[in-house]
Amino acid sequence: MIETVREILTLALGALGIPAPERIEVEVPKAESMGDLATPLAMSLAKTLKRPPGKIAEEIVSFLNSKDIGLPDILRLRDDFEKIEVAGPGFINFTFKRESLYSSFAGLLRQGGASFRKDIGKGQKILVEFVSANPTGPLHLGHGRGAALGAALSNLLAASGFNVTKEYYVNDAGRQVGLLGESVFARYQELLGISYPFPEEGYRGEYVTGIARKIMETEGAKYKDKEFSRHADYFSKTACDMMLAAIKDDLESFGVTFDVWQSEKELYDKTEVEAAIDYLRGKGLIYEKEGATWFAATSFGDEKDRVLIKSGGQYTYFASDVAYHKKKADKGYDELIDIWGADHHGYIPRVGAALEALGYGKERLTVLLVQMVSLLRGGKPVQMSKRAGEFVTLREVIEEVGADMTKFIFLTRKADSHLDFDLEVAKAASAENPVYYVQYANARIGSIFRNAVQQGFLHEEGGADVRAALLPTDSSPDDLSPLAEPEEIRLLKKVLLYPSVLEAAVQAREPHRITYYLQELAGLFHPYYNRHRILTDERGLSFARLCLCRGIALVIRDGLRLLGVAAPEKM
RNA sequence: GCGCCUGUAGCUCAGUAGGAUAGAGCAACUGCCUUCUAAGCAGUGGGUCAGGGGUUCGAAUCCCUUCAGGCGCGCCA
Repeated sequence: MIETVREILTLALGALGIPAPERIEVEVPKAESMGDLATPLAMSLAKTLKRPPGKIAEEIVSFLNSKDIGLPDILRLRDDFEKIEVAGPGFINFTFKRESLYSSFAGLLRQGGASFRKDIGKGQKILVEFVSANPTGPLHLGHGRGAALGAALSNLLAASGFNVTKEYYVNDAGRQVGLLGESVFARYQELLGISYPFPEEGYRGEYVTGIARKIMETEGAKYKDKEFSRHADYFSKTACDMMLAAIKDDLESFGVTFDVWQSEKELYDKTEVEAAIDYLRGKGLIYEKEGATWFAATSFGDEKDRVLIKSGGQYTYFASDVAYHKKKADKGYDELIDIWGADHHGYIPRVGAALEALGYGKERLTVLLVQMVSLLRGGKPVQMSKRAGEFVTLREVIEEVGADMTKFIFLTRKADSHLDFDLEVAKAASAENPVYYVQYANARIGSIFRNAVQQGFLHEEGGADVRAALLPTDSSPDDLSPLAEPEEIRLLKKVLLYPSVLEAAVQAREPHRITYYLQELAGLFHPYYNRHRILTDERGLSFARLCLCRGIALVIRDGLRLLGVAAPEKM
């Protein structure tokens, strides 16, 4: 729909000799009296043309409305519209003919989900890295937010013609993992009745004792009263492996999967970190100062130079991150999307600088920041302190309020705003929650179709997807002409707008737009359902309404799938 | 002190690349299940878009500034 308007405007501007802007803005007007779609084009042109917007709009509109343009392309497109008129300060409002809506909708039914897809990515390779929580403890709610966003965004990108890889960066090297190992070691000794000083900054969560217990079960008292330093590798690696397995398990329960698990340790083992530093050294961007090795990040817009190798000889976290981003870029991805907690935002300039220095350009990096999640219970903040080991895990939340609902709540906010997640509210409101509102629309349609078969409106032809199996694939515009109620026209238009919503969501990298759209669509369907019967005595009407319902369900199921939320047929 | 994010209805949040009369859900109140699923529907009330300046035909949206909250500013990860 939006494309048609853009196209005809572009052609008109061309014919009138008016220079077209790069992007013609088309929007859904606030009130239905203003038509189906509108463009403020004339008003934005007023500046450059130095003419009143009303005049410009008038010129475009009268051109489009003249019968003898003699331009077949315009006439063909013009035929879709009931009217095109100037309104307000210079808006051009477009109203579609019913027939045109019917025929577009029939096309959507015929092509099914394929018609939602626009090839925006054109095969571009995108790597989406998200979650990437340290394997030193279970995932908490903040990680869940990143997981929901990353998964939904990846689905959305993949559905829009991008070649997407989902990756989790595992920080399995360095001090934190050592600390985890020693914490486990300490608990292990305790379990065997030996007192061992718990590391100052160790991990105090109960899961640490759990890991120690498992080691005790498999290895017995083998390490009893031994020196940690001699068994550090074993404890660290084992603990890290077990944590990672638990994290994968949590993510699976959350319905989030990854294509690649990139180990940080491997970057060291394969000397990729050294290689990255050498590469920069070769470009003269590395220098030694006060015993440390520095990267000249200021040359690329960072506010200070950054240490890669400490004076003590250890690599910094940043060093492996440079190598990691080099590796990602080397693989030929056109875009690297990193989803980080907002507390890492200060890190963006230095990673950008690194990519720039590596010859890839910082534009290749897109960092999406996910703001903090404040966990509440009945309006009171739940303390989350890793140090004290008190925090509510993602798993606990999933078990308490459900994965679908948790995801939907995350995806109903834009990433870059703080989020209060109240467990009591999420649970208490569970019967009237937005996610159910959307799912329920689909389930109701499922029920209608089951009834339609039972009552002989349609013949069942088998298959799990009742709707796909029942309706003829050659639905023609004529089948839809009985749809004349205002609610029905509204629904037709809303469904037809879905591809544009996806496009906008992809371009803005904002899956939450889908969430809102689905709520709006369901918000049109429920009242319609309540007011009008789908299965009536009139066969033609019933069939048309079934077609409408099928289109709605197709869109809802597609949208929910992209969000990673289930779309049950029955509720 | 510097930087980033946020501030919209009682609460939680949308507001689509500056556009027409600022929206939704929850909460509150009033009705609706012998008809395809009441996880639903119909109706009512609710706003200094944090404050102040500016840019222009037009600002919740862009710029400046003040205030409030959050997060960063390491040879931590």
